[in-house]
This record gives sequence, structure tokens and C-alpha cells, in this order.
Amino acid sequence: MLRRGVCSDFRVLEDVVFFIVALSCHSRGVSDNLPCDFDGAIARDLLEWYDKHARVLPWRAPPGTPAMDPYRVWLSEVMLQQTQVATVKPYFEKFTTRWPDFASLAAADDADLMAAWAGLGYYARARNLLACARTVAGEHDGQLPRTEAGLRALPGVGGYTAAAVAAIAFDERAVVVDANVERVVSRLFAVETPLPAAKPRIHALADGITPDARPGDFAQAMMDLGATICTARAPRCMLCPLRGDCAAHSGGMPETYPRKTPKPERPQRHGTFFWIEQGGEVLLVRRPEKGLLGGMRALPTGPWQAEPPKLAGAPVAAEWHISDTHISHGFTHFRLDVALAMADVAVRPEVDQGEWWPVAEIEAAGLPTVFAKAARAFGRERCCI
DNA sequence: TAAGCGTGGGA
DNA sequence: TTCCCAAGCTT
Repeated sequence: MLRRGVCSDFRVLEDVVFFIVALSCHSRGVSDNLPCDFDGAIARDLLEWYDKHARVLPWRAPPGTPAMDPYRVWLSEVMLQQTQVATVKPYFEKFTTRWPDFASLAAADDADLMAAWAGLGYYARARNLLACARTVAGEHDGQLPRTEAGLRALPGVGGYTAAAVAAIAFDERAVVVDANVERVVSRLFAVETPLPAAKPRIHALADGITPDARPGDFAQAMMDLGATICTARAPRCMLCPLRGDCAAHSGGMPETYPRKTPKPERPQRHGTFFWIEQGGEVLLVRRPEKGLLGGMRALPTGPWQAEPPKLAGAPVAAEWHISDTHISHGFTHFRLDVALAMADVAVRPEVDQGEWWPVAEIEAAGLPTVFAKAARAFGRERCCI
């Protein structure tokens, strides 16, 4: 593999290499996919490694064996969107026990499903999961479409998931590109263009090394490699079956790929959560269907803004007391500092909306993590007043 | 198109 | 503690 020389503009060099390899491939009549993996050596080496080292996962058939039930493949792929394997495992077990197929999931109660998803994050996935199950049950005779295009039309199924399910469940050749594959490919070919601009190039490169045979195993092998060997920090190149083909390894700084454009800082916001308790029950509300934590059960909260809102947005007029204890929680694009407001009332007030929930069973309410965290803090406050 | 959307683990 | 990151999708 070409070693990087003293060059003021890596992207120019990269393009030159790209062009030469393209010409070479074209002249051999191999493929128009660029650059090519001349004899499929990368896929062969990777699958050989996968046959020995594949992770054992509840939603995965062992290498070279018939595919797992498409329902489980699909469910696992949705849960795994932006979520790590260890986090998904207990949720996958819970869901497949309670809802073992499309028919049972399609018949699930919305609130039950949202509560079961609580803590896993990205709650739009849960709403789309239900919509998808009902579409499959109602319009596809309970069977997932077998093609990438058919899958892509389902709610919550984007480019990655459609390709992954087609390849893993139905043995269709599909180019599966997730964050692992992006990292592996960007290192293999020393892609200098930063993400996300490099996505089309990386997809083309991934296409060039994807085999016709065993596409599902190949996709999972790429992801296993990315998760266990070709990690974001401190990659274990000495254990990598592809190090002989890896431009980033040759260059000596594989951990610096993929290049990325810097992310903007996360702003700080402030909010207040309200805990009003009467007769051993606390007032909970349901958040609007769309937007942050959409459709989830929650504690009443005022606005989240740059300055502490204090008691603005209180659910009822009462004698509120703001605790010294604060909760901090990080969301994807902002950080939240939460003040805790409590009211002790003798008579249960009338409220426009919401439900009174037994405090002793608050764990079963299916609260998103930020509210569960606050509920625990309120519990500690109450005990020590 | 770029921003909005959760959470927990690891360094 | 803080930051980065992860089997992305939707609008």
C-alpha cells in the first residue's frame, strides 16, 4: 500500500491514487466500483476471521448458519441504532419475551410499549417500531419485505437498517454502512475527507469490498471488527486480519481516522421539575407526541431555557419549595441543569391533565432517564426533610 | 440540508 | 470531571 509522502494536500494525493486505481481496475475489466478489491481478498480475510471470532449475540445466527427470524433481526437493528450492544441486550430479551413476533407487537398497547422502551433513548424509535409492526401485520401479511427498497419504505427504517436487514435476514447483497464500517473503511483507504462529507465516498468504497456471497456475515464481520479491533480510540491493529491491506496502518496513525468536522459546543439550559404528592401518589404527565422525549410519561416541568425558570410553568398553584439539590443531565445537543420543586398539599388539587401515580411504584412508570434520575433525588429529599 | 433527537460506557 | 462516541432516522 502506498505510503504517504510529504504532500501539502492529502486530498489531492488521495484523488490521484483513486484515479490510478480506477484506471487499473478498469483496464483489467474488473469493476467500475472504485477503488476495487482486486480478488476479494479483504472479504475473504475478514470472513475467515469472523468464522473464528464472531461475537455471540442473542439476535445473531452463528457464522455460516441459516439466518435468524427476520423479526428479531429487524428488532435488534432498530434497538442498535446509535446504541451499543451491551445496552441493547436486556431490552431485546424483554421485548422478545413479551412480544415474540410482529402480530403480538402490532397488538401492543402504546403506553406499555413506550414504558418498556424507557431508558433506551431516542424514543421516536419506539413510536416508529410500533408503526412498522402494524404496517407489516396489516399490509404485508405479517412478513417483512425481502428487498432493500421494500424495507426502506417502512417507518423507522433508513438506509442502514434496510441494508442490514436485507443482508442479514434475507441474504441479499447490500452495502451496509454504519459508524463501524465508516471507521474501518476510512482507515483501510486512508480517506482524508472529513465526515459527514465523506459518506458518499465511503459508501462507494464499502460497495467495492462487499462480496456477493455471505453479505450478512460480511456486514456483521465489519461491525464486529469495528467494535472490537478497529476501535475509535487505541485500535488493536496487531490483532487485525486486514492490517496488511490498511493504508492508515501503513501510515502509522490509524486512530486519526475517520477525519471529522468538529462539533459545535453543547449549550447549557436550565429547567425545573415539579413533584407534587398527595395520598402517596405523585402527579405525572405525558409529554407531547413529537419532540424531545416525545410520548413519554414524565414529571411536570416548566420551560428549558438559558436562565433558570424558577417556578415558571408549575402544574398547579401551590406553595412550592425549590430544593438546593440539582440534577444535571446531558442530551445530544444541550446540557440540562434541573432545579427540583416540591409542594406539600393536604388536599389533592384539580389538574388539567396528568395522572396520579403511586410513589412506591415510580420505577414502573417508564420514565425517561432524566426524570427517573430526578425521581430518585426527590425520594432522597423527602426522606430527610 | 442540517438540526433535532437519549443514554451509558470508556478514556 | 469532562468529553467522545455508539449497529441512524426524520423533517
